[in-house]
Amino acid sequence: MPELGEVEYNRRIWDPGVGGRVDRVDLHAATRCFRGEDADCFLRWLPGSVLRSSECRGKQILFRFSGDLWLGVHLGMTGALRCLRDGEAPPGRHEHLRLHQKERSLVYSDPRQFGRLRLDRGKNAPGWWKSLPPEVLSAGFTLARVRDFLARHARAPIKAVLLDQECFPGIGNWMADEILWRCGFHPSRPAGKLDEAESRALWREIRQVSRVALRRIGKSWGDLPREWLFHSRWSDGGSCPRTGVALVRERIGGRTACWSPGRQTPPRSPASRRKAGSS
DNA sequence: CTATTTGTTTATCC
DNA sequence: AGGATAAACAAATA
Repeated sequence: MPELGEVEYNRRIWDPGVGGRVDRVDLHAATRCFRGEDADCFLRWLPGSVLRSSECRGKQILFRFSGDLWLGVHLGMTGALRCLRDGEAPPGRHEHLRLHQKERSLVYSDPRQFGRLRLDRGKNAPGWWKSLPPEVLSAGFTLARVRDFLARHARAPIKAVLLDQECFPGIGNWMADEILWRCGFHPSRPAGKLDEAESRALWREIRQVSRVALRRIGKSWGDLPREWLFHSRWSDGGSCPRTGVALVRERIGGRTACWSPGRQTPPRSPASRRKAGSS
């Protein structure tokens, strides 16, 4: 279930292993999570190295190990990190990587295997990491950047554009719905149709939702503010937290979008534009 | 057996 | 050429 906040939550799960040496490595080299990688490198390089630190960027996690090793983790749809004490835990059903330390094991598991593990060796962080776009809460995430991106994808539904990690790293399906709901924008509105004020509102809400998600996500998604759309969007019969109107779900841009009719009015009704004020 | 899933990459069609 | 869209990936769950 990994979007911005939960990726960060998963990253911290391995914190008890920082400073610890890797004694042994178990992995299932054939799984899809190692696609494009030489899994043998994990077995040859990691034993003997010490976990030094870790960092998140959007949905990417990078673990730094001694010996100039960099372990990249993307959780995909169902990836999860675990820290097992005592080494007594049995191998999980969908466990793909286990780093044994003296007092614990650091585990990556992923039933659907959409996630990805990669290992690089070098003095500096790997190229794929350094070329990631600016995070939405960084100074580099400017309104101009958002406006340009919307213009470049002017005909695509705003919901689909918001899911593009090239501009909005960390934003996933529920965050995109949350952001659009707060803005009052229908998910199928063409991205190029947002005016200046609306673009700014989008930029602001992207940052606000991201900020709160990062701060509030503790043990589970349940820690998000009670008034957020999140808590109503998956259950059938959910209603808008602000208007009480029944929520609608529809496939937009290949993903299920959830919105509040009335509050988020659909595009393509030119007649309604004469009275349209911004939210 | 069918349809669903908090993600990304690839192929295909404009 | 570049953007938009659908399918594919793998497995659980309803």
